[in-house]
Amino acid sequence: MDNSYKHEDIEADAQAFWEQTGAFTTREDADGDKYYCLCMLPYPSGRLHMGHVRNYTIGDVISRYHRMRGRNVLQPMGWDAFGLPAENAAMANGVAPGRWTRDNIDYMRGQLKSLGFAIDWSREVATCDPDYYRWNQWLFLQMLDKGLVYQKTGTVNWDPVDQTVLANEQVIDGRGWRTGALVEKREIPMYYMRITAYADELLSALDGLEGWPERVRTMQANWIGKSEGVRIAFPYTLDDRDDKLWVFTTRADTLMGATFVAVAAEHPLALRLAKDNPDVAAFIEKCRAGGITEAELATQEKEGVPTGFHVTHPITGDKVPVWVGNYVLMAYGEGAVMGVPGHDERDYAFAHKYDLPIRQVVDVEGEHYDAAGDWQDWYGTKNGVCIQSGPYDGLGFKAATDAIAADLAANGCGEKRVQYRLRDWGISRQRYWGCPIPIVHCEHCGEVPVPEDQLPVVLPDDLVPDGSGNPLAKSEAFINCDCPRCGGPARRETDTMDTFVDSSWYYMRYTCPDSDEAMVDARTNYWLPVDQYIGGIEHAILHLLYSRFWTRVMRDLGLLTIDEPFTNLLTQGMVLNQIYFRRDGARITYYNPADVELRDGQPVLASGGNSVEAEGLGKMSKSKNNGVDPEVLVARHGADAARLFMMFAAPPEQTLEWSEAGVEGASRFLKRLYRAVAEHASQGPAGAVPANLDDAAKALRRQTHATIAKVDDDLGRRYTFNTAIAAVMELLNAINRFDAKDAAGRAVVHEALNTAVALLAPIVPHICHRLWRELGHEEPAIDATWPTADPAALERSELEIVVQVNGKLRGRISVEAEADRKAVEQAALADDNVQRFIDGKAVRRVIVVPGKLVNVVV
RNA sequence: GCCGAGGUGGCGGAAUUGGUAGACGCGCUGGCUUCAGGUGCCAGUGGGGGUUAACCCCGUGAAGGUUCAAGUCCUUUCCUCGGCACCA
Repeated sequence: MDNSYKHEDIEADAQAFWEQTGAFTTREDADGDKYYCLCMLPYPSGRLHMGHVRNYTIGDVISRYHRMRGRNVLQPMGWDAFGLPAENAAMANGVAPGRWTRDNIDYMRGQLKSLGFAIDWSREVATCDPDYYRWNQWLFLQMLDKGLVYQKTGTVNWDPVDQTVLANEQVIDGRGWRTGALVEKREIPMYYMRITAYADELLSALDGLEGWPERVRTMQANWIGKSEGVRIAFPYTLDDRDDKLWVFTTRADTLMGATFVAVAAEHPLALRLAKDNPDVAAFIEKCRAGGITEAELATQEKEGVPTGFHVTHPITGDKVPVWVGNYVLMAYGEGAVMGVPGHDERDYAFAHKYDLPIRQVVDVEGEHYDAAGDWQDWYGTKNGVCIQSGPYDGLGFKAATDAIAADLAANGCGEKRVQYRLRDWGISRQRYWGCPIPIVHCEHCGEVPVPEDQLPVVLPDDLVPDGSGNPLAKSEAFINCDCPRCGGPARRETDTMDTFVDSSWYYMRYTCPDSDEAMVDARTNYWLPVDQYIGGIEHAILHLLYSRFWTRVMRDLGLLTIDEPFTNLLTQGMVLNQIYFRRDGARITYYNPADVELRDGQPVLASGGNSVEAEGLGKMSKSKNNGVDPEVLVARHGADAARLFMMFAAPPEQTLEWSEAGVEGASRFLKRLYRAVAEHASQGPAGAVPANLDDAAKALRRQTHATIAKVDDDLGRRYTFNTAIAAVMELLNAINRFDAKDAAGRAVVHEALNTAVALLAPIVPHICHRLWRELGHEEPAIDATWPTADPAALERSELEIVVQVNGKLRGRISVEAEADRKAVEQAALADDNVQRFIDGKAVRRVIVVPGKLVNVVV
């Protein structure tokens, strides 16, 4: 065996072996214990980035671990191939998005193979393939038929110069990214998926997702945002018609303190009142400026305008002024709120600004509203009792809400109502590179669904967008068609679907990528649900919620037997790196950290020596030029070193800080491991471990088996790969320290090395493929059996116990493993250093934690 | 603004159920090997004190609290990061 570690040869050799033996191909096996390990599919941007490498390394480690545990493992891969970047690249380079995307896929597939991921490539799926997206269209039509898809208007960002809808990402500081024009809101018709029909189930089922991180479940629960409240009507008469202005509130108990009503700028009443009131019209116009994101709406200064119009308080009969407020969201509740400045922070700020009356109607333990106007801690609490509320005085939150709801119901002005923050999912995108929405517009028949036998509606993949409008709308060949209903000339819908539609079910298609008869088949029910899903925390809400919704829709259509798509979820942290830049006038140039070195603690360019400024740590990105190219990394250090570093530097859920020195450290460890096995193997075969061992051999054997138990727990249960690797490093350190002076010693070392290689095989599969063979095994490491810890090897006759006095560490004692509480206590009190600290003081209490510590309280 | 997460040595991190703070690695210091080193090996490495030994004091963003015992639990607070529905 060659004594030096050459990653190029070892990795090429292992990858060729896996390829030739078809080692990653998976089949359905009715008897097997199936394990579906899924990583979020990449967008084919051109090259892998470190976030991908981290994601897929985690998935590969888990996959290979479960395979060694004897499970039938599926680990597939595909491409989230529709989306905006392909259109941007097309504009920049004049290449059609289809060509660009497919070239990228080919390149990135090669990169994934070079990292040694055990992916079953025979199941590869690309969402831009008509054989894939036809089923998006098919399910869309099924949902349309069931009323789960419907049309209504939605708000979009509008660039008035390019006459184009902009994505939120394309709006920078309120202006279009290409034109610099101030962005406006615009209402257009869109298709929606009725996710709110499943709101309650999506919420309550979160309790059963025990394999999901608590924080993700909490985020989803808050996103769905179930609140129980009351829908209240404020009657009015306008245009000789009696009508009601409905608001939703979770604090009906404060209704008697309502001193105004505010409606959203898009509210029908606001639009009607604007006709008679130029101020209101001007304010609504002003609200049209700016973007549509919630963050933007929620951070802008609260502003409003009085309409001069009044509605009637449903209990007191008082006149209540109607305002239009920019802080009222049309998309939530009724698009109108009652203003209770005495008990709501936002209402208070609004009332204070516009001199509206403030009434306190709930008293919290005698605290009263502070006239100076500072925010009060008890805002929002439901612990007070009503005051100055007529018949409701003295009632608590629940009693007051019930009484008021009952009175409102009696006069037709209200009812209890469960409200969700979750909104229906608008899927229409005014973009080219996406799945066409299968609808035809006919002058006679209106909106006509494309019949199933005419699917897929194929997207032309050779158009080049120019930045203004959707190129599909200019493609006569695409648009013109016959109406499926009347046969007359008609026009195709040019909107495409949100790419979240594509990614809501791709994991199902991996199970049956060749099925041209149906969207999914029996194989889908074999593999699903996904046992382990791994991806970025940034997908914690939208993608995962849409997938949970989509799964339920398919279940209710009889296509699936499961409720939840992902049993266990692991959300990985981002990969960070230093950011360096130089300022040249107004221009900032970013320099890659690989080109920067520290001289006397100052960052300078390695070539030239010009000093640069450090911005600190940030997510690896093109714009900050702080990425590390996985390809360069693999060429220099090998895939195993890259994988080892990524898994060792931080636990998977945390951010990972890139470190070139850390990769070198990982590489050094692999060399030490390689050398240890090579030296051991060079001395010929080792025998079986004998029954009688000296203390040193027994200790090494104990550590070997303790390491098995530790690594198994870390990989299988805790997903703390960093501590698993640390434990194997400690084992290797112990092996190197151990002096194998006889056959028994060599046998114990052989067992230890075998264990180290087997435990590392999921993490660094290439080097372990080679070393496993060198250790004399016939079967390849990928199919090796996962080691099990021998309880007999773990037994100890003596234990070390820590002794504290008043909680401070004062000594260590060694006791028999079977020693009883009394004996441990006596040994602890007998310790010299312990005696010094209890000398002359009365021992008040002695706490004994068996096998761990003794605390003497004096 | 709202929702979620995180702050531990010079650095990445460990401490799994409230029970030895700093495992493992990086970096640094000293030594050995080498013609040489961006090699390998050995030793040391939280801060302060100490007869440089034993050992003692301090120490997990900040301030309080609970407990025999707190990085871990509670309250308040500061900072950093992720998401906010058309980026994927």
